[in-house]
Amino acid sequence: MSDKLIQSVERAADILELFSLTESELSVKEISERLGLSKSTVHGLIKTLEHRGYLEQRLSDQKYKLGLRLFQLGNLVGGGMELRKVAYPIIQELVEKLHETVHMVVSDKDEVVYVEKLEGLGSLRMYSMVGKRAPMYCTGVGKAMLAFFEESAIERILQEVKFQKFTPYTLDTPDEIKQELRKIREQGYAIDDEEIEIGLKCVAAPIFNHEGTVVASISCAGPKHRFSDEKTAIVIQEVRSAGLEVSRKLGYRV
Amino acid sequence: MSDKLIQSVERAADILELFSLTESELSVKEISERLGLSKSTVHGLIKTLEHRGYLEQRLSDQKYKLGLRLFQLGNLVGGGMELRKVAYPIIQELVEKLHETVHMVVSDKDEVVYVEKLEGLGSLRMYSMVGKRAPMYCTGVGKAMLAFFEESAIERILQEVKFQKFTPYTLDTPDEIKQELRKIREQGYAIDDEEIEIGLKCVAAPIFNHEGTVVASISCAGPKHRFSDEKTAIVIQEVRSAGLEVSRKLGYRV
DNA sequence: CTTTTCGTTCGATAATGTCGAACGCCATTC
DNA sequence: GAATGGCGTTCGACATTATCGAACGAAAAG
Repeated sequence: MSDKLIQSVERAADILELFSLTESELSVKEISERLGLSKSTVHGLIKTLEHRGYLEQRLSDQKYKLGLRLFQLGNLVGGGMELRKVAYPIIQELVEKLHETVHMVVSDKDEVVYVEKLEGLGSLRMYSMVGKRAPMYCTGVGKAMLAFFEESAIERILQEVKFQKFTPYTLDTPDEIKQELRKIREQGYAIDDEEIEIGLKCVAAPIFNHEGTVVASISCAGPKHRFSDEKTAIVIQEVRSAGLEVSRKLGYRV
Repeated sequence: MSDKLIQSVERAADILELFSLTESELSVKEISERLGLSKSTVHGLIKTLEHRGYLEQRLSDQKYKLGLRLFQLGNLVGGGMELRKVAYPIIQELVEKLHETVHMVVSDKDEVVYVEKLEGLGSLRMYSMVGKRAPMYCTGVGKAMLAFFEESAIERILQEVKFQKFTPYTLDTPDEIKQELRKIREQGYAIDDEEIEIGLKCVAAPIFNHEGTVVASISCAGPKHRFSDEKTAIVIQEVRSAGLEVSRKLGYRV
């Protein structure tokens, strides 16, 4: 059937997506329990993924982890991104100027995915990591993209997303967020002031392609106590400038 | 059956592995022809992979490319590698000292996979790229690992590998290669002198773990004309030293 | 305007993937 | 040391799925 997906491929994807940074090794039993599948089913799927290099088994305790084939394919994705090639020197400059961590993200459904991260000196440990996802409605980088989506896409995303209050400052109602997005469109940048994480402040700007479509955003983030009003003004200017520079290199014309 | 793999999962993997840096977009028809599968079969597999984020379809011409989910999982693999965390500052030092490109690889069956690459100033464009695979028998990094494998593993790999002469200097018979591996074990480093690519020279050293098992290798590579006898001696010393430093940080004791 | 090509859908059916039972090995407990 | 328990692995029956050829529709090509 045309609307039907292939069950075994979905199950294989389920298995791969069980792994995370905090849970990098899993046994057959654990996978079977988490997915509600019988051990022999899981065993067949795992042996196939292992055979193709997507999983690796440690012989000492027979636990599985993600394999090098994913590393290879993941790097193909990253290495093929024109955006990253174009943006990287601009990101390096920004880090040198501002001495904070710079991120770049792209959107994927109702989330953003970090595609670049360069840490400045004195960086603190942060939630973000290249490859990781984050919500769109309450991160600087996410809001900087969302604000410039088409109205219909914004409506759909705000309907589908499951709002979660990460801190007391997290905006989590569609009306609040829409108001915020209007403001971002007016001023040309977004700010995450302790919405995703207490103590963390982030300034972000959208990146457009040659068609004027927002395809990414760039940000500068750091501990809130380092962001005086004066420094924040400088960061806003530099981040907006960087966003425009990357956009221009992608063919964007104001 | 226990030795049976799951066909649909293998076919999905086949599709993902059709993509490369030079061929980053494919149509349903192309995939169908390359794999010898009917278009409706390919369509079902592709729609499943797309739905899960492993493939993305460009709407303008309906071609497919690898999706962000692979980027995410690939970064999970890379981000979880203790080896990379431990080695990175040492690699940076090496680049600063030698002003050439430094690589690090791990092994995967009868090949090596580049897990780190840091380019020095004045680097030339090279075959290598993080995530990419290379043969073990005729690269510096590959030989630096192979030489320190167990005898049975060396035998097996030299039997299974399909030898290919990349340049007139490529060693491509088991006897020649074994002789070379003996020499590498004696001197503690490997050299690729235009075996994989004309004009390219590379010096590599093994990296051992706490059990004394070779788990990676590190190398310095550059255009052959920059490698005078004097400079080569310096590079050998620095690369061996770096290999040992990474090994020690992994718990290796001579 | 006609023809060709390709992506997509549909449904029959051959083939597969699923899973419960059983086994073997190893660790744990007594 | 023996018994028990847990988990990974194997096997085979069978219910269900994945496969693919035919057909369709849209867009491109001639």
